[in-house]
Amino acid sequence: MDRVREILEETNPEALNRERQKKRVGLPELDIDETGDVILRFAPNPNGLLSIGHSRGVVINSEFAKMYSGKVILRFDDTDTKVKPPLVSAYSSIEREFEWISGVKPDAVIRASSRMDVYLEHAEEMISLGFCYVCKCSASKFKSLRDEMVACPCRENGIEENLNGWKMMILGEIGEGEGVVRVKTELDLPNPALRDWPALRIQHTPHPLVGDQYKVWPLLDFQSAVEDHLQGVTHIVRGKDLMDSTRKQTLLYEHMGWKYPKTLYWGRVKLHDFGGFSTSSIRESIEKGDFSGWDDPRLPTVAALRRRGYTPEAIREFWIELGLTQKDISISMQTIDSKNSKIIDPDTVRRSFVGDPVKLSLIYRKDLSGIVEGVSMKNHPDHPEMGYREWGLEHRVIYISKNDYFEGIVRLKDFADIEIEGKNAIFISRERGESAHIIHWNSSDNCRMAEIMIPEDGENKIISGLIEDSEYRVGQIIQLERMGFAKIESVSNESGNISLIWLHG
RNA sequence: GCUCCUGUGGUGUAGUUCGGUCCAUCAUACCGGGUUUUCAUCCCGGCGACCCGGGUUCAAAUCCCGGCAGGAGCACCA
Repeated sequence: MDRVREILEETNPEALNRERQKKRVGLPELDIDETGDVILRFAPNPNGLLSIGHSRGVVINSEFAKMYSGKVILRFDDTDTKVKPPLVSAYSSIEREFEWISGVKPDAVIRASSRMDVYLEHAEEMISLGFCYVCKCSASKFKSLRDEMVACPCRENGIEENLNGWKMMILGEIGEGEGVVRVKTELDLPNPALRDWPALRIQHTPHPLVGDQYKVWPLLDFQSAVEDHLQGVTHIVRGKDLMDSTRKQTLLYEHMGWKYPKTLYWGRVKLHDFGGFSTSSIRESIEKGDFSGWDDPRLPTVAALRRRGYTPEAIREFWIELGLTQKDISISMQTIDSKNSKIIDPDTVRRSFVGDPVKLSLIYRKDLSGIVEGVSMKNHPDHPEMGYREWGLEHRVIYISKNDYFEGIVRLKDFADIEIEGKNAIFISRERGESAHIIHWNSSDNCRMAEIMIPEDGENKIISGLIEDSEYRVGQIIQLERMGFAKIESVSNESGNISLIWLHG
């Protein structure tokens, strides 16, 4: 080691002063040009609400915008009316979800379907300039020609002829699948996917927002390319499955003399806790009735996380920590849960929920005088300033969970040691004995019916029981002692009964 | 098959640009201990990794070559 030090002193003295490696925190630096502008976009397809995977895009893009005081655009890429038809309710839902996750409003919201005239004009211009041509070959015929690096017959048509074909497409005189606009590229490109790639195709299926006024719709690679340029997007952050998209678009930008944004990629993400899923498959399952809706707690959607009580901060921290690697990763919800616990624990009150209750009579031995009228306990063990809750014990009836029931001595938390014999709980002492196991409980004086929904093994299990009385409000997150965190979903006006939904341990 | 991307502990991640106190960072998980009248939170300790093989060099996680493994794209989807 000293020998190394000597060598370093001679040859590379700076290395000695180098800081010991540290974990970089936060997102990496962006490559910024002279203007210093940072304009990003998050571009989901509104064929469904956002999944957990999408939330990565929201977080990364909005955080970069925050870091550089830049802008982030929310763009709905809704130009497929057929394979992935837009879900009308998704537009506003996604906008709200974006705000909820990022904590900021998008600087602009754009719907591709409302920008059709712009795309169509650009397409016509590009045909006029000879960069694009109308191809009437079938998809399979084109594919085989492409694989052989052979130009299709349509490629040789003159601009006038292309313009004619284009007009026919626009007018709806050409059927679906019978014509497409292609961008000219070198035909000997090593990557066959890029050769004369398709930019616009015919769709006669009406769009739920703009109806059937357009017969020709741009494909993602074209629509996104034009829109990114028009909006002055400086950085694109996308999944690496879209690498070929970058390459196609770059080819188009070269034709137009535009400058392509800097592009960053992330790899595929799999959640350990959920099987494979896609927006389309989730939508299908919901429509089939397999799930109650986008916020069904079994679903890996943003709506479900929000419903269950996850904080957007936890989601943001999580994705920021993962950063932007191109590795395909498999992650566990435990990591998010852990972050969420740390965030919510300090100001979450403790409450007692007894599931599958067993009713016990509290018996005092005749020779013991110390009858207890009530107990008092903290709302939060570490924060007495959060107040106390007071329980009465006049009726001398208590409940414990069936899981905790056994004949013998146990400690009722914050109250007393008791001995259970049959249906009786015989008071021993308020002092805590040596080995008495602590369990939670409720007093019949102040508890009410409650049920909690827990997603488990693909179904939403309902556990009925009793929760201590308190001022509960819908949306409140509480910690059920010895169970975990849960959110209040509803409080019945008549009975006061509570419905909870499970968050995490 | 073609094109491309990626390989650091169980899971993620820092470090790789420009080789050097790197016997490798941090988080999470796990194990052990402490605090606590919750199985929560908190605190302490531990565990555990540079895909493989060559090469260059005084020195390689880092540079070069060759393997291998995993993933993605090859849609008139996004």
